[in-house]
Amino acid sequence: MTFRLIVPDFETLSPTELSVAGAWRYAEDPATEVLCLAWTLDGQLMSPWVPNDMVVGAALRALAEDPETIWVAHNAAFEKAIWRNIMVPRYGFPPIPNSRWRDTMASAAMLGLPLGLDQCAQALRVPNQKDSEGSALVRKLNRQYVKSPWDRPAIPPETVHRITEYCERDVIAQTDLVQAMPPLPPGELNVWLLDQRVNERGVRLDEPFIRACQRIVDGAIAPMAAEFHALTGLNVTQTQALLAWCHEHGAPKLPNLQKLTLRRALGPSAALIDDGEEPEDDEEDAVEVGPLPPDVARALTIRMIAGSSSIKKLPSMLGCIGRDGRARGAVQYHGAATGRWAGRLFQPQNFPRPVGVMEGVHHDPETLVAFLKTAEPDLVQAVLGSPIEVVVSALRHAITADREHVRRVLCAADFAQIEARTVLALAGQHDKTALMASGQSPYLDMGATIFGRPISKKDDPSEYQTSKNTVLGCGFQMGKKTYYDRYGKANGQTMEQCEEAIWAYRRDWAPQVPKLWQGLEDAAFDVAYRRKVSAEFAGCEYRLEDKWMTCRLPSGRKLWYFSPQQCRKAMPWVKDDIRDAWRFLARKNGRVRPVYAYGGLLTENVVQALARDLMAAAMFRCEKNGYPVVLTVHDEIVTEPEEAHADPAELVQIMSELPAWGRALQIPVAAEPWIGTRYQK
DNA sequence: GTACTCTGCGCC
DNA sequence: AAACGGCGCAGAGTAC
Repeated sequence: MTFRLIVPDFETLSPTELSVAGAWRYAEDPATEVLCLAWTLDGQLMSPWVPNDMVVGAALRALAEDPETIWVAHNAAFEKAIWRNIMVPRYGFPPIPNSRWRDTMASAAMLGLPLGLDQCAQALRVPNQKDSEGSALVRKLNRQYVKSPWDRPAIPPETVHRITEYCERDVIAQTDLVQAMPPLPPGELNVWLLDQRVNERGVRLDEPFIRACQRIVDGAIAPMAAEFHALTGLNVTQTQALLAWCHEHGAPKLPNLQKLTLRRALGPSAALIDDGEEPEDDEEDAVEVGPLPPDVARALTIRMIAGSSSIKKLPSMLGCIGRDGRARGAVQYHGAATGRWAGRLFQPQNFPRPVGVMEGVHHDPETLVAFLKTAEPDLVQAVLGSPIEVVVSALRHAITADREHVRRVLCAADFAQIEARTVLALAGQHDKTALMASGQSPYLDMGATIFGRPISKKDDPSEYQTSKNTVLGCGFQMGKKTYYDRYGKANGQTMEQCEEAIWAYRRDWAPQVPKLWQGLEDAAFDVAYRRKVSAEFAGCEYRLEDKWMTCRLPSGRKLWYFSPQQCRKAMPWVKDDIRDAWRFLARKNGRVRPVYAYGGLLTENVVQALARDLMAAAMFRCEKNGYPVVLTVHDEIVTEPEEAHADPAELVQIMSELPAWGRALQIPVAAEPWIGTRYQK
């Protein structure tokens, strides 16, 4: 059986902004047009298709119908959306099932490479002359279209010709990429297909509610922004300028304008968000600030509220809602190097938790939403408090279940302390995993170790908090300085006490865990530095493969470290301790940057990756058992089952079932569910 | 204008 | 003797 490989690449024109709308809504827009489709077949550049070209169209139709032709694109979701929404209904092409699509962006994601076509090609040294003139031409046409969508002038034939050339160059680069990267192995291909199903299903957003929130925010922000401008002459977002202004107006020098710095500077009178953590000061110790001049205090208070960046989710959500009320393409397969999904469009993975004025106020989401849909800012202020903070706290309720077509609900569950449990299991710290499996609190146990006496959650709240921080934070080689900065300072602990907590974890509570750090560090070093063929520890096997070092996990999946290199590195704890080490190139904000490997980092990678594999396995089971997945948030799965047979206990059952490798590792999983008509925390 | 970096902030 | 991990996005500021 011989499979054929077609690589298609569209050039399109639309008044819709792709980065805002996402591929689906972009393709749904009746004003979006296909200018041309360039393609290669088994590596050969073919004649491009332009709309209504019957000859090339017939060839494409045959390939679309052929069950043995595989379609490959870079970010296939785009090509798929154009095909489904334009090529099929407008030009009569047959649909192409998901099973016949592949995605080089998915391969790039798995391999730790940049996701952008050009940066990815560059990292792999695939020759790819960028046609910046061609892309500028397409951008220009689109700008003109945005300006006058009702009266788009005809495109001159020579321009179409030039764009087709550009499109051909792109498709050749994409074809080269197909050959430069290994394809997804079968297990990951299935995860990607699952990802495509989830992204095409989309998540329902409550547009009237989002618009109501936007009205409240606009109403509340306008007077604040005006007052702020009258006071300072600035916009609330001008960070450096505001810092300077504060100093000029008699305030002590503030290190930054982070929320917690402001909270501390403003003192307890500022009735604002308090999450119990102290700000980090890069300057030695915190500047003790006395009472601020009233103008400065007022300006900073406004900045704190009006600067809530999460309200930007409102326009982001509105921008990508499709015709049926659902947003598609909100998660990216393998967006993180460890395989976790990353958020896209309105970034559904970082909705604020209810805080501040709403903290401890347990509203039924539907009641709160119904109220906000009709209320003016003044009424919100009178009933619940600061309108902005109320909206921020209710933002996640914009995600809803479909009640119109089939009555559905949202049913979700998250894995309890999944990473803390996985690191203990992988390290073979079986007394502690047994403790967790039996339902006892590891924090009380850790507390007894640190403090040398039994503690209780109720009577020793600060000791309890310390042990919780230790259990959750110390699995990946966190040091005393970081521990102090992050937890100790806020709890009034001295550096010595922090050091004791850390050593209580490493020496007494989970002594197997430092052995895991060391074991993974040594194994990876043997391969990446000493060029040993392979080395294994705790079921994780490192190996050199082409331009990568891979780590085969107990789940069978591999992590890919791109371009591992020998180097020398100063240890962080003392200046003149310089050792042989290795580094690799990692994707950071779409670029590649060197990252220096050490045991704690490798441990974290492996553990986060295994937690993701537990998630993916659970997602497959959800899909199979009538709980369609609409969102994944690292340790949480949100599903949208039919109300008639949605049962949170059943979802817990589904999530708690382990794949064979998870049972072998004895990972003690537990899941905590909720059910309702709206996303909640 | 466009691309890039930095700061700040939300989440797990 | 022992290491702050993983993301996306908005806006400001800077360089070309």
